[in-house]
Amino acid sequence: MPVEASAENANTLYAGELEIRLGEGLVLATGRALTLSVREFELLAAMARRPGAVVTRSELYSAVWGGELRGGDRSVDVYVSKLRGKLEAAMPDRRFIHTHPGFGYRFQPELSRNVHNGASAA
Amino acid sequence: MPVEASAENANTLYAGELEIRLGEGLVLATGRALTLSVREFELLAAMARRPGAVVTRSELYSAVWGGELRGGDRSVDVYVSKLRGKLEAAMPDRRFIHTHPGFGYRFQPELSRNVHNGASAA
DNA sequence: GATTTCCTTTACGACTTCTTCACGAGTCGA
DNA sequence: TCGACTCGTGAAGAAGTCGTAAAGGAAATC
Repeated sequence: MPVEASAENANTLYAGELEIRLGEGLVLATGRALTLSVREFELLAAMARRPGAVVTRSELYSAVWGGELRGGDRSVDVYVSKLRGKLEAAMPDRRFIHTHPGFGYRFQPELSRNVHNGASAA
Repeated sequence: MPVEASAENANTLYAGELEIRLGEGLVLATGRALTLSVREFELLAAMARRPGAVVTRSELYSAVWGGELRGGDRSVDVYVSKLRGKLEAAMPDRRFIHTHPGFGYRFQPELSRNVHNGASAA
């Protein structure tokens, strides 16, 4: 019987080369640990729970911050930006968070299209 | 049955160049013995039992001190600091204890980032 | 009894994170 | 082209977290 396992430990999400351990607040990218803040981690978890779905800012806000999203609040956008930065630093040739203007964000691991530099003039 | 060898082997943790003999309270760094206090040793053991996992301060506190961590108690942080000092003195180019702000600590042997000159970051 | 080591708590500075604001780029319709 | 709207992101100040030295007392050792 696994002694130290708590109830939450069993919950792990996988998305491409990303491993999200919900109980630990730990994300592994290609096996290497990322350092995410609490907000960043919970936002990633909220999106990764519904891969392929377009999730509204309201849903993300209440999942991570709790309560209702007030008009003009850009917290979700700001943290999506931070999260993208860290994910891209760890895995430059993949994209995870896709914007659907007017609707929300969609989480899905995909290969980046224009990562390679210098494909240049067309 | 030959007690000594098998029993000691089962009670020894290895992490990089670190050897932790649980039954003896002995830690070897690159073969040389470290002098750790009881608290330091048990804290190291508690983290090394779950390599790669983020362990909360609450878990570490109850594993080493016993009972519940009370708000404002910084014992875990203080002993993490002491432990880091001794580990770094023995093995300057390795890091074992990684902080995950808002979540806890993660034990995993890794090369330090800025000890070597011109370290290539893979 | 004196000395040393260890443990706990406190304090403060450094660092990180969170929230909000601001500006610019891109999009869409008239 | 113009105006309204959405989105990306850098920056600033506030708030919170973490690293660590140090003080004082307890326990062990001589």
